[in-house]
Amino acid sequence: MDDRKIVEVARAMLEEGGLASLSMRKLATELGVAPTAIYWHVGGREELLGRILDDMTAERPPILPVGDTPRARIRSVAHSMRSEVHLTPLLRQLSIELGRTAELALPCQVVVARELAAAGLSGDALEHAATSLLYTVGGFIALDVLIGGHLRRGPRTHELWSVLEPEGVTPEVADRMRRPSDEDAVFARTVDLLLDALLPPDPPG
Amino acid sequence: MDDRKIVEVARAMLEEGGLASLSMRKLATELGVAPTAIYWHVGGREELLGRILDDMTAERPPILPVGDTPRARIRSVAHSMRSEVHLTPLLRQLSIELGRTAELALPCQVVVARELAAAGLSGDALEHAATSLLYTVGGFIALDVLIGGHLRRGPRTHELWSVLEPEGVTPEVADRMRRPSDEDAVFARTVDLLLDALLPPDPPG
DNA sequence: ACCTGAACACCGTTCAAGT
DNA sequence: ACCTGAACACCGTTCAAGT
Repeated sequence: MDDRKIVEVARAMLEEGGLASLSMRKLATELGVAPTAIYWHVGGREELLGRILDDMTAERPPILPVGDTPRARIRSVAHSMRSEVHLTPLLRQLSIELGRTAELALPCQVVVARELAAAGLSGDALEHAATSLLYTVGGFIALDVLIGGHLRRGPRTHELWSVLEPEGVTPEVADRMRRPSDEDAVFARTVDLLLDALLPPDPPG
Repeated sequence: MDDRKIVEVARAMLEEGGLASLSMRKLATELGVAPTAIYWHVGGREELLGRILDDMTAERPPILPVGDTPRARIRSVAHSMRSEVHLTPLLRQLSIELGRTAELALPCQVVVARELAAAGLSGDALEHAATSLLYTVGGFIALDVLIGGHLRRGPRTHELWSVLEPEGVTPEVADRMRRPSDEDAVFARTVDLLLDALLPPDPPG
């Protein structure tokens, strides 16, 4: 019964049933051991979750910006960050639970800052571009967590448009809003809009 | 001991100490009653929280878009929505916990859709503008919840820039990223960027 | 060094029983 | 109709005691 074993089994339980499915007592039963043994090896629940997050952080793939221009590379980083978080719900859940979201975001920030400099930006322009881009991308990801995550999912706004007849809106507009939106497409469009507005035009060649 | 009294006391406890501070048993003690009495009156914890959220929803101020142009009115709605959620942490916490965030967002969506139509947009252009704007504003709010909310707050990214020396970034850029960013300013700039890109230019007059 | 047992201080919820 | 008491099935954590 070494530390690694405990952390691995705990992680397996999390991957299967989410944060709510892991309790110190259930984990102890799963390991065939008294709950208190876990405390001796890895400490309390907080430490345990922290160790799991450490492991997952170490396994993260490096961010590989692809493309010939800074603009294309920033675009690719934005998309890959979103899809990574999308693919590993446990990673985002743990980093939120433990208040370690900044760690998750940092590698992406470094790349974006570097590429913005490569695009010719500096000073206030660079800072403004970086913050607008990163907050927006982070915001889309945060929205995913809140409405699509392991938290309870209620009705979506487009469904509510069907329930109550909103005032001062023409039927055509209401019909549009009743359609579920393609989040990926909205994300892609929004990022492109920001890049257009924030980056200098690509040099020819 | 009527229903309203129970809901009010429960809400007061929430306002003071957040979601974690309210338990059925503590509430019962506060009311000088057995825990089971609450179940007879309002049902379980879920129903209780739902009633509190109902009350808070009914008390929400109406959204008043201010400004002479659709652009100004949309801008004001975006800002007022963010500041409302900022001012009532309990409202956002409950709506997330109960999966009722769509309810919160809908009134704002209605106004934005109406104003975009007033600005001359329709069809795909209107849908694209509405989704980009609403997701971005919603994203900023979601970020506030995740990093500034009642959840645990860890280090921020700009602090991490000081800890580890990032590779491939010039000292000037790193210095910029080490400065804490003014979230309100970033939000304002980003919304303005999107409005510039999405709305037709204001007609003269 | 490593693990158990007992205990403490909590949860939400159900349900028979009382008035 | 309204409330209590007892009980069930859980939590995380501590700590003395065992080997």
